[in-house]
Order: sequence, then structure tokens, then C-alpha cells
Amino acid sequence: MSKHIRVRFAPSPTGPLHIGGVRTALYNYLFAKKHGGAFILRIEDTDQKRYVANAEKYIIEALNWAGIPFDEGIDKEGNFGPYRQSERRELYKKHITTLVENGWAYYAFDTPEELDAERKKHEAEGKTFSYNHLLRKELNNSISLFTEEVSRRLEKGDPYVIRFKIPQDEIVDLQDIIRGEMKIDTNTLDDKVLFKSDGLPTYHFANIVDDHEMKISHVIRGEEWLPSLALHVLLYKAFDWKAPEFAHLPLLLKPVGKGKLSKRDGDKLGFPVFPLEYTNEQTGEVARGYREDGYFPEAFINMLAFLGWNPGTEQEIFSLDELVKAFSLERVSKSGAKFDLDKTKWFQQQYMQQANAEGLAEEFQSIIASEVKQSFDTTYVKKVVSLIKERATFVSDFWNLGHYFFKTPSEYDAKASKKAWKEGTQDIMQNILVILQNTDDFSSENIENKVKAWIKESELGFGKVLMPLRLSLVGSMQGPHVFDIAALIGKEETISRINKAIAYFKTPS
RNA sequence: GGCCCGUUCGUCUAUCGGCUAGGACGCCAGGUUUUCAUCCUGGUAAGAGGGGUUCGAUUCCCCUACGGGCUACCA
Repeated sequence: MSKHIRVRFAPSPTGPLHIGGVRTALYNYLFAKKHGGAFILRIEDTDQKRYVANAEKYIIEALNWAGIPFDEGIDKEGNFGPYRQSERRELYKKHITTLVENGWAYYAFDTPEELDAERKKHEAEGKTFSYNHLLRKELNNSISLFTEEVSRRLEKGDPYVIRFKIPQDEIVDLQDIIRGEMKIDTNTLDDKVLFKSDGLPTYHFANIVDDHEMKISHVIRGEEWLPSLALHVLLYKAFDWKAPEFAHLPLLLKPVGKGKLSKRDGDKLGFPVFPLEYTNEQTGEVARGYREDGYFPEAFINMLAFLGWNPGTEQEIFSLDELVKAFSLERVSKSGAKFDLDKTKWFQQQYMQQANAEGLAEEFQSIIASEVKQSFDTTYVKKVVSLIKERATFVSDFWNLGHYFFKTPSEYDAKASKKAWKEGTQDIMQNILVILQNTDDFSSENIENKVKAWIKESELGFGKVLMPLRLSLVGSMQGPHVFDIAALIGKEETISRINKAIAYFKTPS
């Protein structure tokens, strides 16, 4: 009953994947998993000029990090490989021949220079140059030239391209899952190049051949492909192949200014546009990545999922499994979405609160190690993490939030000192010292009770005692419940820190 | 310029002809925390404009405006 769902993500290895690409991959993945289908990675490397060697590796690593691995593709050969277009040349050659023989495509000998000149000429006359049904008869191709001349040029080895012969006066009916029905007049189309003079197919041709050969059921891709949908549908028709269903995703837009988010934006906009950090091997430039910035992949994916889709309920935090269950192409919105850094951080913060202390402690250990030359017990670090994580967004916030658990404060925040340490504070702290010294059960609860009882007894304000106590232990006015801190660093350290503060404030320099 | 797609709070969005137009982020205010953050409560703010269709339009149609995309022997 269920049609076999097969979708593909087909990036070209021209550099790192940007987050728009990751979202396209994500929607493909979600759709595939939702319907028990396959998610395929195909590398579209037919442009040898823009080819970047490490890009393919980057793409695969990014998908793995994001938690949306492919089922079939590079290094995961299925029954439809190879999965790099550069390794499928023979297949394209075979199919383009069919098209030429059927009269759907033709040889064109115009050089890039000639075409450029044509374009300039038309432009000068205020017209638009289009290699179409009106002009193809006047240009150098197998439609305008005599058959003998075409054969002669072919035999001689003249460079040529193969163009698609767009039919005249037809209305193409297009269906898109997200956008509904569209009608396109073929007279507005031009005869796109299908095969380049370097013997490789263009995107349009390779794409159709591969999607057909790989039995792709749904093409889910960015909106930038919408203008060529008519051509693609016409190509399927020319081959007499059944076309897959299409869904064109809204674009991801820059948060400020105009236009779609692009690779070249790098991190100039104040946030990463790449999932993983990327070093341009030519220029040595390093672009930030979400992974290196400390985002959890789950938060990153959750955020991306909501840029252009929503479940129609008020739930916003979704695990990948929940996304799979809830996802549908029908609920993808039509208009472009601007990236929102604040919301992205909010997602990250939500996941931070859910994260378990164990894993976080492990990550934190390496930061601690680089800050102090001392190693700390895992159980201790875990306790610290559970105290400070609710005020953190990233693991990298931990040190600022909890350095005093690992290092005795060596200085005291000036503003806080002025506010917390006043005339009679010395005496108060001496009293606290005595109380703490006589307390054997150093649990947070117990010391809190003891200290508070004394405060009541001596008819002092809580602030007068608690603020300098905090200042002594932390060095500033921040952090968790002060008695939790004292209990965790222990009796000895607590007393030592209070003594240190007393000594420090006794002789203000 | 031509072709195509789109248009609800600042941002992401709900609404599939009948709502005081809902939620989230942000921002503001209050509360909790005798620190800071979290958290809780409340507030702020929107269907581009003009025509139709209809008893009734944010919702359907048309025009305009604006935004975006494409217009390469790049994908």
C-alpha cells in the first residue's frame, strides 16, 4: 500500500554546507523517516571549476553531527550507486543520446564569447537575449545548420554543448506539495544547456537522470529551484519517465538586510552560518560553526526545524524522534524565514536545562584542567554542574559561573565589596567563623539553620551577613544559594576563605 | 528588464469564511530568589494598500505596492 519513499539531499561540494542546506537535509530526513523511507546523499560534483576537495567530507561530518545521517550514499553504497555524479558519466552520455535522437535536444556550437556578444547586443537594444524557439534558428546549432555541416563539425572535434529543445506554445502544469498548482508558458523558457563542452552534464540533466535512476519519489529542495521546475518536468516528459513529486522549501533569509542567507556571509553577521567550523584552505580564513560555538546538535536541529515549519500545536521543544512523528510537508510555510539568533540561543538554553549533569561534567573537566593545574573528582564536578547549569546556556559559560568552586577568590569585585563589606562586617564575620567552626554537620541545610538562627538572635538583617559571606566565598555577588556553595567547597575551605576576606578588608590599601 | 514565488506583532509562526486575531523569542513591569541567573505573572505589538465575491473576509479572486528567487557551458 505504501509507496516506497526515497528522498535525496544533493549538495554540490563547493564549500561547507550552510544552515539552509542543513535544513533542506533535515526536512528530507524527517520526511523519509516519517514514511519509513530512505534518505540518500548524492554529491553533485559536475562543476569541476568550483570543486573543493574537503567539502564532501565536511558535508558528511555535518550531517552526522546534526544527527541526520543518510541511509544510502558515499561510503554507504546501496543498489543505486555510484553516488557521485562525476562517477556516473557513462549513464548521462547514454541518456543524452536518446534525447538527441528523439529530437528533444540538439547540438549547439556557439562559443561562450559569441553568446556573450549576443547578450550584449540585445541589451544595447533594450532587449533580453534568450536562447529560445525564436532565436535558435539564427544561432549555430544542429537545428539551424545543414546536417552535413553538423556532422563535419562533430567529426572535426569542434566544441559543442547539447541544449534542450523547449517545446513551443505549451502550458506546463506544475504541482508542488507546498505551493499547489502553477502553470508555466513554455514560450517564456529558454533552451537550457544539458551537456557542457567538457563532456559533463549540467545540474538540470544529471539531476533528472539520477532522480529517475535512483528511484527518488519526492524531490524536496530549496525555492531557488522553482524557476527550473518546468524544465525538469519537461525533461521527464521527454524521457517518458514518471516525475517524482516536488516540494520547494522557503528560503532562509539574512536576519538583517536583504536577501537569502549565503555561504559568503560567513560569521560577519554575528552568528555562525555553518554547522561546523570551516577553514578555507585557499585563504586560511576560519568560519565559525555551531558545534564549536557550543550548541548541542539537538538544539540546533530543533531551531532549524522551526524555521519554516511548525507542528500546529504549541509545543516547541522536539526531540528528533518527535520531529519525525510530527513532520509533514503540508505544514511547511511558503514564505522565507529570517534567522533569529535570540531564538536560537533560547533553544540551546532549553536543551542545556534538560541535559544531564554527568555528560556536562565530563566536558567541563577539560575546561577546568586548562584553567587550573589541578584535577577534581568527577562527583564533585558533577555537583558543581548541577548547581550552576540553570544559569548557563553553553558549557563554555560554566567557568565564569563556577570558577570559585575550583579556585579561592583572589580578588573581590569592587562594587560588591563596597555594598557588602561595611563598618561592622569584620565582627559579624568573626562570629560566623566561630559558628561554622563549631558545626560538624556541614550540610547546606544545617549551616543555613545555624547561621540564620544566629542572625535572628543578634537581630541583624540577613543582608548584612549573607552578602559578605557570599563575597568571601565567591568574590562577587553572583552564584547559587550561598549555603550550597559553602557545603560543597567544605568546612575547611569555607573558613579559610572567610579568614582571607577578613584579612583583606582589615587593611584596605 | 523578463519570468516565477511570496506578504499576520520587530522576529518565527497559529488561523484552512464567522476571533476580544492565539503561542514563542525579544522588550517592559511585577513577584520569587535577602546575590545573579533561572522561574512565575502581567504587559507591549500584527493579517501591505485598493477593488471585488459573500449575510460576513486575515482567510477566496483581481490589481497595485513591497519582499524574495531565477534569468551561466554554477549548482
